[in-house]
Amino acid sequence: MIENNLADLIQNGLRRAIDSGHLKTALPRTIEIERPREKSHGDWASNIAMILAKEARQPPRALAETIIEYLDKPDYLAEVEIAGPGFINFRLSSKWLSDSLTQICELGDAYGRSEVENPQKIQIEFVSANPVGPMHVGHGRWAAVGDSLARLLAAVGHQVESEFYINDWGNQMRIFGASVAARYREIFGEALELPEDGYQGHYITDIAQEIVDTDGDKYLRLKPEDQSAEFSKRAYKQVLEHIKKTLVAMDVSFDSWFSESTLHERGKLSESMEFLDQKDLTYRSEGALWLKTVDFGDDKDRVLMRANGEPTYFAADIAYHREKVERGFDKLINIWGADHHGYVKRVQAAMTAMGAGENRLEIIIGQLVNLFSGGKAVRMSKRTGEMVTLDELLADVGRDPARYFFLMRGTDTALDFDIELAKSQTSENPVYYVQYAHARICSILRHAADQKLTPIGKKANFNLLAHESEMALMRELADAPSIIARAASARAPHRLTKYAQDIAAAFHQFYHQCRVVSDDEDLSFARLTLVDATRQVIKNVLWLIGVSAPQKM
RNA sequence: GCCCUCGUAGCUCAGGGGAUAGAGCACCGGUUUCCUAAACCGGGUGUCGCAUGUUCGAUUCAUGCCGGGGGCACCA
Repeated sequence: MIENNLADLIQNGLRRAIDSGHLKTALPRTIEIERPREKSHGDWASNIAMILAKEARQPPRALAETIIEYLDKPDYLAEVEIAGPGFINFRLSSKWLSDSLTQICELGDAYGRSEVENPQKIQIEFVSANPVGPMHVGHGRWAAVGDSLARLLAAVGHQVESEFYINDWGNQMRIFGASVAARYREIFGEALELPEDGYQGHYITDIAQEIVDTDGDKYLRLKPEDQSAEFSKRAYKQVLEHIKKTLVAMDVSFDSWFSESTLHERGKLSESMEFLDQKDLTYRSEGALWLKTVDFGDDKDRVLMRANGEPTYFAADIAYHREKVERGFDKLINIWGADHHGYVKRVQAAMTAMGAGENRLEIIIGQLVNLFSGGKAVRMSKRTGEMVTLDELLADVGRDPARYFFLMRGTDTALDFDIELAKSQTSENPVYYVQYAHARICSILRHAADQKLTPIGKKANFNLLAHESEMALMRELADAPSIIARAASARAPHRLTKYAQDIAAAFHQFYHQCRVVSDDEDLSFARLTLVDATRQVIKNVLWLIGVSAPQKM
C-alpha cells in the first residue's frame, strides 16, 4: 500500500538525516500519512515535521526542508513539496497510476486485498436471532453488516469464522412450545389459553396448523406439559429452518451454528462456574449465586444461578464465551442490537474475570432500523398487521437494495430504511447508480468486442490516459487497497458503499468526457483497459458489500 | 438517576488532531446524428449542538451542559 511506502520513505530519510547529524531527534515509531482534503495539496501528506519540530528545536518548515533533502526519489513520486505550516506533500507520478492499473488487471478478483501486519484468527458472531419467530428487519441489518465485515476482515488477511449462536434452551423455549401447544388445542376447538408472556404472532398458529396437517390430533392425548415439550423441539427446528432460508435469500452464510443446548449438555456451565468459584469470584446471597463483576468494571454484581437453581442467560453466555476462547480465537467480535448494550459491561467483566485478556472480545453495538415509505414510518405489515419481517422486506425491495441499504450507515447510527427509495430504479437510488456503472462498462466491452477490440493490457499504452477524468478515475481505482484496509480496521463496512459510489461517479464522468471505442486503436486499447479495470474494482467492492454486479440492466 | 449512542448544508448522512469541512437528495437551468440519459454539466448554502480544557493546531480528543434515540431483571 502506498501509505506504507511513503512512511518508509520518510523513515529512511529521517534516519539518514539523524545519522549525518543534521537532525537531532529520536526516530519516531510511526509516521502518519494522510490524504489531504484539498486536492491541490497533492495526493498524500505527512505532518511529521510539525510533530518533530519541538524535539528537534527547529521550525516545522525548516525541518521539513531538511527531511526532504535526505529523501529518496522513487519513480512513483512526481513531486514533493512543503506547504502550509510545515506539511510535506507528495504528488504521485503517472507511472504510479498506470502501475496500479496493471496491478488491477493482473490481480483480478484479488485486487484490493492486502495482508495486515498481524493476521488474527477472528470469530465474528452475528444475527443469532432467537429461534422462536421469524427474523425482523433489524436482524437483516446485522446479517448484512456481519457478513460484509467477515468478508472485509478476510480480505485484509485475517482468518475469519462466522457463527450463529442458537438460543435453543431455557425458559423461552418452554414458553414457545407452550404457545404452539395452546394454538394446537385451539384448532381442535379448545379455548385459547396462551401462557404468560406467550408468543402472540400469527406464525405460531401456522406452526400449529402444520403439525395438525401432518400428524392430526395425536398429540391431544398428551398432557399439556408434554405437548409443550414435544412442540418446542419440533417448532424450533421449523423456525430455525426458516431463519436459514431467509439468510440464504440474503446470501449470508455462516461457517458454524452453535447451539446453546450443547453447552448445557456438555456440562460447560457448571465447569465455568467452578472455574470462577475457584478464583474466588463468586458468592451466595439471597439464595442465588453471584459473580463479582463489579471488580471488573460492571455497575453491579450479577446473578449466575437463580435462587430456584436455574442458571441465568448470563451464566450460559459466560460458558459460551469461555468455549469460544478455548477454540483459540485471537479476537471475538459480537454484533449486538442497541437493546443489548446494557449487557456489554457484564460480559466484558466476565471475560476479564476469566482472564481472557483485555481486548479479546469486541462488541459492536448497532443502532436500530426504522422503516420508512414515502417519508412515513412503517411499523406494521399491511398484510399481517404484525411487525414487518425480514422476509417481507426482501420480497418487497429485493436482495441487492436491501443489503446495500443496510450497509449504508455506520453501525452506531440509527438507520432509516426508505422502502420506496430502495425499490426505485432511478438515479436517486445509490445501489442502482453503482450497478448501472458496472452494466454500462459491460456494455462498452460488448460493443468493443463487436468491433473486434478486446481489452488486453499488454497492448495498452497507459501514457495515453492523460485526460483529467481518466487520471481521476485511475486515482479512485488505485485507492481500493487502502480504503478496504481502513474499513476493515475501523470495522466500518459502510465505507465501502461510499467508495463504490465514488468509483461509479468517477467512471460516469469519464464516460461522458472520453469516448472509449474510437478510430484511434491505441487510445481505444488504453481506455478499454481502464474501463475493464474499473469493472473489476466495482465488482470486487460490490462483492465485499454482498451485492451483485450485473452485466446488463 | 445511571449507562450507551447520535447532534455536521433545507433533508438524509459521510468524514475526521491539521492547511479553503464533503456527498446524495431536494430546487433551478442545460446536455442525446456518438460505446446504456438508471448518465452527465452548471448554479449555494454551514456558529460542524453549547461551554471549558488538552494541543503548535480541535469540527475531530477530554469533561460538563442541552437536545434526539436506546438501555438499566434472579428475561433472553
